[in-house]
Amino acid sequence: MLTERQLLILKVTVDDYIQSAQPVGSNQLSKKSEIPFSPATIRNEMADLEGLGFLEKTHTSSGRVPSEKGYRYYVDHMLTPRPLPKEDIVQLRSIFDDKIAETEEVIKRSAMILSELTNYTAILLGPDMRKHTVKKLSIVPLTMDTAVAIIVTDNGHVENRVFTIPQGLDPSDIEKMVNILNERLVGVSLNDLHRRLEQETLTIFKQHVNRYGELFSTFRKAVILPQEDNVYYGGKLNILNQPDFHDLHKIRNLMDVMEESKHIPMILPVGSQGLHIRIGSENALSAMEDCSVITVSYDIGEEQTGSIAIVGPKRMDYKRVVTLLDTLSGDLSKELTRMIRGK
Amino acid sequence: MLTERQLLILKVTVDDYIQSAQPVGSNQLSKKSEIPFSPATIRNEMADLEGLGFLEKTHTSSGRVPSEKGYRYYVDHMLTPRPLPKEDIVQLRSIFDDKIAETEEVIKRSAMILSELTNYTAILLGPDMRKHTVKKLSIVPLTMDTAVAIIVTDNGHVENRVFTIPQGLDPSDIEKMVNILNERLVGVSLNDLHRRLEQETLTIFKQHVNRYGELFSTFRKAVILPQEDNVYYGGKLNILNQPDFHDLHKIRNLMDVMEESKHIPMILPVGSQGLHIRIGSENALSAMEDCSVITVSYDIGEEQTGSIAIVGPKRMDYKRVVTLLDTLSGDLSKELTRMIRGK
DNA sequence: CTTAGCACTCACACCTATAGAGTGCTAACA
DNA sequence: TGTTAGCACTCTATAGGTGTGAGTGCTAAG
Repeated sequence: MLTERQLLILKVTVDDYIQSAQPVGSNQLSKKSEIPFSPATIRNEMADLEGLGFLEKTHTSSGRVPSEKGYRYYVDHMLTPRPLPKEDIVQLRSIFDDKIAETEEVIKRSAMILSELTNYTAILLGPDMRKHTVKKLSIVPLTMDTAVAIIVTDNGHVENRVFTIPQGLDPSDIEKMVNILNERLVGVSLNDLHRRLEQETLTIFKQHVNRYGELFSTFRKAVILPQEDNVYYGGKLNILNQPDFHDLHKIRNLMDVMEESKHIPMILPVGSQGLHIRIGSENALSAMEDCSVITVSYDIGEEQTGSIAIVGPKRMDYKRVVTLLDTLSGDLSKELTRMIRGK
Repeated sequence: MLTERQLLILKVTVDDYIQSAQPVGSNQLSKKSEIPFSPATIRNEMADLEGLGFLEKTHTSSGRVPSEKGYRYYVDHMLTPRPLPKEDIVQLRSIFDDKIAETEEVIKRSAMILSELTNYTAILLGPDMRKHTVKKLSIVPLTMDTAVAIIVTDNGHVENRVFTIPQGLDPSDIEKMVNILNERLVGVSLNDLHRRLEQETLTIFKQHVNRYGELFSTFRKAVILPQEDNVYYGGKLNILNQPDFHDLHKIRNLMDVMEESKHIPMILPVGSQGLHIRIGSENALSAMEDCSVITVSYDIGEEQTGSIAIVGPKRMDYKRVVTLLDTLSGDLSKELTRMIRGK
């Protein structure tokens, strides 16, 4: 178990390193007002902390740098959350200033503001589209052989897809089709849409619509949702500001990984609730082994959830980011819930 | 005027430097089969070319590097376009492989493929949305006080915006409004939509719709198009692969500039026809002074145009990129025109 | 006009020396 | 016994010095 003094020295070392990005020496620490010990004492303690694996040296005679274990201990035991400074609160609240009526828009803004406030990269995941239900379906003919299928969901999101219609189809058939679709499919979640489409409407089409086969099959293709990526980024380039990242190759890998949608589930664990911190090699992706990721979830109504991630160097300002995410998560949950409830 | 031999040496120097990114020395050149002169002769010629401003040295005893004037001369007089290699043509054509029915989708793919083929960054600008005409307007109520306004354009693009509806409005009023809007505004270009909305529908609303004022004004706000950015990128991170760029700060500036939509008109001159090459300081933006940009326009039907830009180092493979852009511009024009004509 | 030869220049890589920051250890002190 | 001053030591970072090699310009011979 760590002594009171070791705790203090560990904390101050981590704080100092987070702030300066420079290895922390015993002299430097002894000058701080909260540390009333001589450099020699500090050296002894730091040597112990190093022995315990909380600190490391970059070379034999350098100052100390927190190890991953050190950061882990720090975030587990030393994050006494302060209230957010006023100016931060003002900025966060500005997300909801203009009365934006779209979830998507609010999330986009959150990503931007969050990245500005932290100087790290923000990744926001919107609520799972597939849980939304169909509010209205329509088909608008464009040319002789193309039309656009439109699906409006209960949250105001509009999906649309152009598809080809079979040659020489009677326009009234399309109208019939739209009517049937709306009768049967309004209220169905996007997730079930595909299945229900076949179960509930195919037989009725057979009775009412000429040449239903071709029309039905091209329309069906159109409503296969292309796993619409509701991922929003803020401050993608902020990595380039961090002194911790200098290796162009690593930066490129990291940026690649973050943009690649298939990696998103590894960064933002969709199911998990609450706030999580992953430090360095705790991340699943090797490209992120020099990063820390803080994630938090938010709720919209009772059913839907989204999540937020901040990606920064291991030397991240954990305290600040945790407080910001806590606050934003709460705000987003409240405001977005209010929005879907219709005030 | 340059002699035959100077031309040859300039061309080979530029070609070599484009390929190797290393200053080109006289010995190196003399080894090439197309250069039958001794290093000494080449040195004399290179000294002359330097005097004329086509080549420069990085330091007194280094090999030569093309100056901007050198590149300019090269692209103006030495670009003898070869036909594209087969594998490139195959890749380019693959853009149109799956029968995609949406302009937007085709442009997105073009950006991706183009950046893969060149290893540079591709920026594609779609046709000006504002020229498109309204095919159908609709309003779908979501909650008690919100609804989503949907505008389908003739090219199958769907604009949508959530807006608030005044408390306690009769649903039939909304229906009336939609009918009036469609009667009056179908066929109007998005550009004129706002003006025509007031001119043609306001008076009719007054006669038919209760509390037209509030409804009208919130709806009007919703259809102010947020200058929807139809800019698509491919290979944003390719800059990081270029050995020419090592200064993190410059890279950051460059990437910033390219993403910022307000700078897009400076990179992609919207009006201009045909192919243009801007080398280094010929670019309007100082962040791009180390880049070359090649732009080309394409046409969709008789009215609409879009443009393509490739951003790379000054040491860009001009020949290849020009040929690629020429081909793609033609292909895009043809295919997209075919698409809007409806086969 | 071309080119071989040669002196010269400069970047780069490789040492060496030095300063400075930091350490661990020991012995004295409270 | 815990704390600290003192000191030798280690290692980085920086600056200066040297050698090598690629490249040059110039000159004179072919």
